[in-house]
Amino acid sequence: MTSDDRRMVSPRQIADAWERELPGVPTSSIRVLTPLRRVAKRLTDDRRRTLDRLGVDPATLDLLSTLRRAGEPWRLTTRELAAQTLVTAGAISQRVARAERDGLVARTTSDASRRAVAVTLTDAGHRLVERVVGELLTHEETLVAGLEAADRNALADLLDRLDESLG
Amino acid sequence: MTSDDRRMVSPRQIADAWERELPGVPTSSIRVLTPLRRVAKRLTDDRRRTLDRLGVDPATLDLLSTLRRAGEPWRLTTRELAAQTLVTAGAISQRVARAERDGLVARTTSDASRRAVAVTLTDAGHRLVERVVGELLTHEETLVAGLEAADRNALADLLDRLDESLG
DNA sequence: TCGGCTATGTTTAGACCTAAACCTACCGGA
DNA sequence: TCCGGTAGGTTTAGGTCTAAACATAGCCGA
Repeated sequence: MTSDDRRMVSPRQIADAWERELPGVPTSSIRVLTPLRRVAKRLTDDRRRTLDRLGVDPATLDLLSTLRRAGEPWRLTTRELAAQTLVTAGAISQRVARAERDGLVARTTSDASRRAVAVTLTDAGHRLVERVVGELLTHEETLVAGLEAADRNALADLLDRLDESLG
Repeated sequence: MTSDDRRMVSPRQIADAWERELPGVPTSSIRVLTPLRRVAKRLTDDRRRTLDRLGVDPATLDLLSTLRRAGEPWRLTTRELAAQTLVTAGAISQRVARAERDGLVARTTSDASRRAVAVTLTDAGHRLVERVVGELLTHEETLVAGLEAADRNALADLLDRLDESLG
């Protein structure tokens, strides 16, 4: 144990520790996956706190953003919403229910079929998303500013490729 | 709307959509942060399901792993645990309570001071973590296998640097 | 020795998510 | 026309997390 209990353990130290403690376990994934999870956790926490200051929660903003980005008439079915957000249909249903309760979206039956449910932004939903998105994106610019543009591009490419290989 | 509602929208498409819908909002962070969050979500979901098959949950395994990796005598204070896992003290407290209830760890007062709480692996905890870690790491090797070794190294370096710039 | 400050943990309230069960609408063949 | 199968959504049970309020223990200056 070092004297500073608070020092973050590096991915390399984690891999080395496993090789010392359980020789033979494959550790090569650790050096990628550990910093990936760690960065994602920091970003998720930061996003939650930033949005809390702005008066929304991340789940609701994701919903409103997806609708807003879709353009006129700002209407998508729950299935389309689920496809874009990588959460289960049940989670979408709950998100829509919360946002509807708060007057940010409205549920209407889709034109296409009677069982499909379409979700539309209300005026309040429009106002909220338009007030928040610019601030959020402006803030997030600062989060990646620690990397040079070339590094950001390289990182984005590698992540895209990993994403594709996973999905 | 395209005919295939299920197609995943690319980060580039998301950035383009914002520029079309709300011209002027800064979008350069999207190309990095969106695939990062997406990959992290896929990996988290995969880990949860894999561990579910192996009979543990991710939170408990993180706790047991941290203790096991620490080496003899497999004992850390809750503060040391919190420092390594990027989770709040309250979450650590709940994790330890659950693992203690399941007989995987034991709480003892630390030697150093009476208010510090030390957590130790029980025999059952040892058996569980040793049974699971090898399988989990072996499985996770396959998740990053879609990238060449050089790309994995480059990705790990970039993530390390981003992590450092965030923390 | 007293009072306050800091460090450590625990508890509680509230939010969110997944998995799985469930409910309807629709479709297509016999 | 029936009936099974499939697709689209919702509900429920259970689990985890954060933030914030609490509780204690130890420390330190006046």
